[in-house]
Amino acid sequence: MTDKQRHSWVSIRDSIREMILNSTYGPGDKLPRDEEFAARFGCARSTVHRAMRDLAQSGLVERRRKGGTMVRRDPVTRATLDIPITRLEVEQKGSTYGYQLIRQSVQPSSPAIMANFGLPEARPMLRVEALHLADSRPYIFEDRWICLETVPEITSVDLTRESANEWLVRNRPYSRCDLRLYARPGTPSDSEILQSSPGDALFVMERTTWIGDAPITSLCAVAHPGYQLFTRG
Amino acid sequence: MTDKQRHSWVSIRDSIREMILNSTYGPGDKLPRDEEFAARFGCARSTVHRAMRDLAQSGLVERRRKGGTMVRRDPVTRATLDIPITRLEVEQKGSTYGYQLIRQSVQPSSPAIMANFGLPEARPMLRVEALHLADSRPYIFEDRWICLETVPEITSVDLTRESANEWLVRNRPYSRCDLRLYARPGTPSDSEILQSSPGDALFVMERTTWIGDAPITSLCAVAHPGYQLFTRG
DNA sequence: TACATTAATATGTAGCTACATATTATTGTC
DNA sequence: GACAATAATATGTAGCTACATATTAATGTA
Repeated sequence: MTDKQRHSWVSIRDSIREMILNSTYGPGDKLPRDEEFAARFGCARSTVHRAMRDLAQSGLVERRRKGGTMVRRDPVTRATLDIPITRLEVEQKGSTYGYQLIRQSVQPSSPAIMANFGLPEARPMLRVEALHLADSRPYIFEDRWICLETVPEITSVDLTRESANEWLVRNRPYSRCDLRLYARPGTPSDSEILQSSPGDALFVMERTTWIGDAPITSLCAVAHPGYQLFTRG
Repeated sequence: MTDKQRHSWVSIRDSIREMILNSTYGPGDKLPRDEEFAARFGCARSTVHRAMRDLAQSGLVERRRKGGTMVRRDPVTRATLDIPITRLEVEQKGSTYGYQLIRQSVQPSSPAIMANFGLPEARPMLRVEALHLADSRPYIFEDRWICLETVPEITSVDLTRESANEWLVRNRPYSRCDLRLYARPGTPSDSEILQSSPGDALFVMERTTWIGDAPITSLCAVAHPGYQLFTRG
């Protein structure tokens, strides 16, 4: 019963997960309190707590103060995506990275961008359209809006040499990032920029970031046909 | 200096992040040890540890035993995707969910599926092709392979009533999940099943799961035109 | 009964100690 | 100098206590 061996929170977590898996506790059931589990396993409450926190983060259980811990009724598949700087992504594949600034201008934020940020009124932004290349072939085209109130320094960056992607990622950590992924057919404009065929299916990543409540950047990145996004192993 | 107020690990984390942000510590720099930070902030090492663990998980710093903590040289945008059971996704949008089994048969795993699982030789699998509907319109088509050695019970499940997606998610937690996302043009076969136009761009999610080293399922889910995948707020 | 106040309770967090573990640095030996 | 054994060191984990916080349950009062 009261074995003295140290129990790792990982093994406790796996034990509890196993119980949920083999229906000792089913979806919607309330689990025993942490203390109860601790007594049962012969470990400290903090160890059970850590195990539970992990199970909660992975989406298997749901915890609420006083309410206790419940097995989630609707489990989710939770995956972590790593989106690196485009240059590094290209170089990691063994290709030579290239970058090309297409257009850059100060504009009031468009309605779509305001919606992304949840802004009630337009703000002055720097709009940057640029193309990332892999081995001199179009890789990702990005249409980016940068909030000038939050990132005034961007106006003094030479965006013909360094991509806004890289400068921002290195200089402006964000506290919140929204991501939207979808597919859309290539337009004639895409075909021109990405050198794709008009009928191609393009992978689109829209990304919006904030620091606190202040908007940083919102961008629409369109990848070349054949692009794939992976989760990290 | 030595203020007695309690410091939350969140505020410690934000302070350290702030320092990295304002270039007190730049990319590639080594940060002070946890104890040093603890003394500086006037808090316990465990609090700094928790803050650091969070920064490491978010991809801003990298930690190694004895090696200490370093600011990552190549920051990544890290996002968490929640992929719910398709039925719940549909219902959450206020639509009526429908499900239709198209085909089901026992087959040896195809080379593509073996590659997904990293299997050296073929194994017997149950291949299930099914269509998820929202308001009687095609929503997601899935072509799924289920490993019969790992999940023998699946043969006794009536897949005309319950989707394999739902049964597996409720009965077979996984320990590892690989995800691959991309866009591809709709084929004539897609057009028929998803009632899409031949030129449409389709969003594809490939998902492969294991329990331990044992393969569970590998599937290719093709969404209707216009489908979008979000990160959770 | 309706509603505000209070108590009870389970999880969340901060701080401490002790030890485990991985990795680097040092030292010893040939 | 090459290489193995050893020491030093920073992070990782387990266990404990005490208190914070959110939420439900119970109680009191108009």
